[in-house]
Amino acid sequence: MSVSLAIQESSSSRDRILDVAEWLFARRGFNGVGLREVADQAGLGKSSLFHHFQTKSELYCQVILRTLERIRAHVQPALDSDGTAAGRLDRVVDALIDALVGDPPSARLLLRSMFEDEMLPESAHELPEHKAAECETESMLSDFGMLIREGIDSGVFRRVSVPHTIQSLIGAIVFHFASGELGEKLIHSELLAPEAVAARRREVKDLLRHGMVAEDSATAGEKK
Amino acid sequence: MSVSLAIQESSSSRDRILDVAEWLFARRGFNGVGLREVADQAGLGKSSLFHHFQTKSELYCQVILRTLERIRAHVQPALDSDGTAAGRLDRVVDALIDALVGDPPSARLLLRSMFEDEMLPESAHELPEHKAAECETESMLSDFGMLIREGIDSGVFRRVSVPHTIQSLIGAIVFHFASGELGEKLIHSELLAPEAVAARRREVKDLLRHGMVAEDSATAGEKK
DNA sequence: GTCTATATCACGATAGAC
DNA sequence: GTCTATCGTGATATAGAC
Repeated sequence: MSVSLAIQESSSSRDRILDVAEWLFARRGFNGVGLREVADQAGLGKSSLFHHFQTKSELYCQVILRTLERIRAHVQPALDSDGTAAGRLDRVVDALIDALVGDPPSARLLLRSMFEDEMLPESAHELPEHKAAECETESMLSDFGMLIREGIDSGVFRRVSVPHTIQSLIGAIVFHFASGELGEKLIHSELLAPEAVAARRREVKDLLRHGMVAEDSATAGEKK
Repeated sequence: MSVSLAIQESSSSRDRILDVAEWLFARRGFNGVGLREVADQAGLGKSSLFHHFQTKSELYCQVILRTLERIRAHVQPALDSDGTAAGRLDRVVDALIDALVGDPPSARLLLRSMFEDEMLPESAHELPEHKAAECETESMLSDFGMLIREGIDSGVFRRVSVPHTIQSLIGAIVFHFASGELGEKLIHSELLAPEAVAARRREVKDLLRHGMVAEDSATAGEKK
C-alpha cells in the first residue's frame, strides 16, 4: 500500500534494484521475495536483473553489505569522538539509531540477516559480498566491545560482561526498530515518528545509565 | 547435522510433525521450509501431513500457538507471585528465560513470527490458531505492562516508558536466545550452555537494576 | 541493457488406492 | 492414516533476439 513507493526515479537501474530489494527482503525475507516482484517494482523485466546481479544470492548479499556500510559510516564518528566511554557510548547509540531511522528497512533486514544466513544456498557463502558483510559485522561488534571494555577499565562502567552488553544493546535498539506492527501497537505510534524516535533514544540511554530502579542514589548498595 | 535430531520416537505423528516443524520454521522461516522436508524428518510421506493439518499455514500457526502457550505457562506463576514489582519482574525474567531455554527453537520462532505475519497468505489470518496466538501475545504484553506500571506507581521503578521498557526486555531476552551463531561467536559459548544461561540471567537483571554506570551511589545526580 | 521465450525444478495441495 | 501419482503454479536461471 503506502509502504513501498517512489524509490527515486532518476537513479540507475542498479540502484533502483538494490533499493527495491532492500525493502522487499526486509519485509519478507530472502525466501519470501521473488525476483519477479523486484523487477516489477524496479520497472524492469525479470531477466534484466541478471545483467546487474548474477544470482539472487548476490543481490541479497549486496543489499546487506550496503546496509552495513551505511551503518558503519554513521557510527564511526561516534566511535572516534572524544570524551569518556559513557559519553561516546551515548553518541554511538544515537548514531546507530540515526542510521536505522535514516534507512527504514535496515533494522529488519539486519535482524533477519542474523539468522537467515543458513537458508542461503551454499554458494552464497563464497561470494565476496557475503564475506565482506561478515567482516564488517565482526569489526563493528569488536569496536563496540572495545568501547565498553575501555569504559570498564577506566571505572566509568560496572564490570558488565562485554559480549552480553553488546547483545543487550542490539536487542534494545535494533530489535525495537525492527519490531514493526508489534512495536507500533505497543507504543501507539509509528516507530519512525520523530517523537517516538526521540523517546526511544531517551529510554535506551536512561536504561543504560540508571537501570529501572528508582532513586538509586538513596538506596544504592542496600539491595542485592 | 547435530542440530535436528531424535524428536521423540514414541509420540504421535501429530506431535512429531509439530516438533519437526517448530525446529524448521525457527531456523528457516515460513517460506524457507518445505512440507517435503517436514514430512521426511517426521518419518511420513508428504501427503500424510494434510491429514493432520489442512494447510501449511495451519501447521505454522499451531506451532506458534503451542510455543506461546508454553511460555505463558512458565511466566504465569511469576506474574502471580508475591512481593515488590522489582522482585516479580526478576522472577518473570527468569521464567521467560526458563521457557526459551526449555524450548530451544522458541526464541527464534517468536522473533521471526513478529515480522513474518505479513508473509502468510491472507487466509491464514482467519485461522482460529492465528487469532488465538495474537490474543495470547497481546495478553502477555499487557501483563508485563501492568507489572511495570505497578512498579512505577509504587515508587520501586523510575518513571520509565512502559511500552519502551517492554521492548527493551524482549530485545534483551528473546533476541539474545534467538541470535544463534552471532551470539555464540560473541560470548564464545553455546547460547544454551548452563553457564551462558546463568550469565545471561545475571547480566539482564543487573542491567535492569543498575544500568551500566559504575558506583551510581557516589555520582548520582551529578551527570546529565 | 532490456526484452520474450523457455528450461528446469520445487512447491502446496488434491485424488484415490490400500 | 499412510501411501503413490499428479495437478497447477511460480520459482531461479538461461538463451538469444533487438
